[in-house]
Amino acid sequence: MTTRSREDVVQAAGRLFAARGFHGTSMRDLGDELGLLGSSLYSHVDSKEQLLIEVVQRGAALFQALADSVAASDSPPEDKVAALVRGHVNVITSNQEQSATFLNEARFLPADGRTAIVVLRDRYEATFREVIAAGIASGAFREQNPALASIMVLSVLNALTRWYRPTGAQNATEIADAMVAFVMDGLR
Amino acid sequence: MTTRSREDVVQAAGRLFAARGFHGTSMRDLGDELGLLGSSLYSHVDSKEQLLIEVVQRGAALFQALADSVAASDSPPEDKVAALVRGHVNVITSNQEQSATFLNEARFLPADGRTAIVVLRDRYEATFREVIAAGIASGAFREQNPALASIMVLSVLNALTRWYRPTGAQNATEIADAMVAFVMDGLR
DNA sequence: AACTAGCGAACGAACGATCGTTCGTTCGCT
DNA sequence: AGCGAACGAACGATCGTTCGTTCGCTAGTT
Repeated sequence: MTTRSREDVVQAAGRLFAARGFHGTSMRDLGDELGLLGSSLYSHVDSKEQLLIEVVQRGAALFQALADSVAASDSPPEDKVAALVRGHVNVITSNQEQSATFLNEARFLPADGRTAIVVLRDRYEATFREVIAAGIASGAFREQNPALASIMVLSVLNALTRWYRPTGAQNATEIADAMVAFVMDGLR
Repeated sequence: MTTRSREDVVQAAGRLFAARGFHGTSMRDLGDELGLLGSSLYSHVDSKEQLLIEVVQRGAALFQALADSVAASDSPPEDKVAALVRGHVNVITSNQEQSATFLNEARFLPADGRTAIVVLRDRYEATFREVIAAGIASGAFREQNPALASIMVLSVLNALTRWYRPTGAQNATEIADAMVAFVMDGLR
């Protein structure tokens, strides 16, 4: 039994918070997951809330990096939407627990940490909204409410955290292809 | 201060479980919500888990009633999909807390109650899948995987529990219209 | 009209269990 | 010898729940 790093603790927290929820996971549960006592975790972290903050922030950063990279490109809007969809599917399927915790448990953050995360989430959604609005302006997409459209697109993508299993019938690429087709046609 | 009925307790439970999560809500929280002590709730219910079971089952029943009514009609598949979408939006916007608890907290049910709910959920999803498959067979929708398509449609619909606010910019009918358009075009 | 018996609702103290966390001690490596 | 990691007992708080008691209304009797 080798010794545990802070990184191990954060990853296990992501796993358990995603599977059982923040309030459904005790520090002793988390210790069990690592073969430690709950109290031993405090050699690595300051508090349970800090663990949630760290997992959620890492999740947010993954999506933010995607949005920044796509926004910086000079592709036409419909290609940007496709890139956002494929990138989003990739982030979730490659970091399922972190993504799930970010999307489902962020509401349990303490008030100060939560507002910072809400800003990031809003900024990410704004990227979708602006790219879709550009697509409407260019005529690639039909006339519609960009706010509503971006929410619907993100709904399809975020639900992946709820049903994706690496061993499932479709692999990540097939899922991404289907979602690109569905979303692009949905926006027309 | 009038006396409280069992119904009041179940409704308050739906409200708090949706807002704070099952594990984030204590019986004393629930008592506060009703102006009672936590212990007083046991005049009306047997346990906290029973409350979750009841709220979740009510939510499931709402969706099941919709699926049964649509499946029994003899409209063409594309009309059935539109009816399912409109009905689903109506169920959620008219019963937001119950729907949210059903969709987000069912995983915390005790093992026996959970399997019963999973059956209902699978049956509901099967309705979507079959209607979509019929639409593909009739040529109304393009060739595609009906299982994946139904998950994507339900993703758009279920996310409503996360962002719908009765005081929001769009009312329920406008949201339903936008979702019907998005989904029908997404399926082609 | 006054009184009272009955009963569900609510109280409030208390239960054992578990929560997040602290802290002095011990382990195991370098 | 030094030091981070882990232990394990213990803390006060809170958890779900129990239980004997009290409240407040209603129905029935006088």
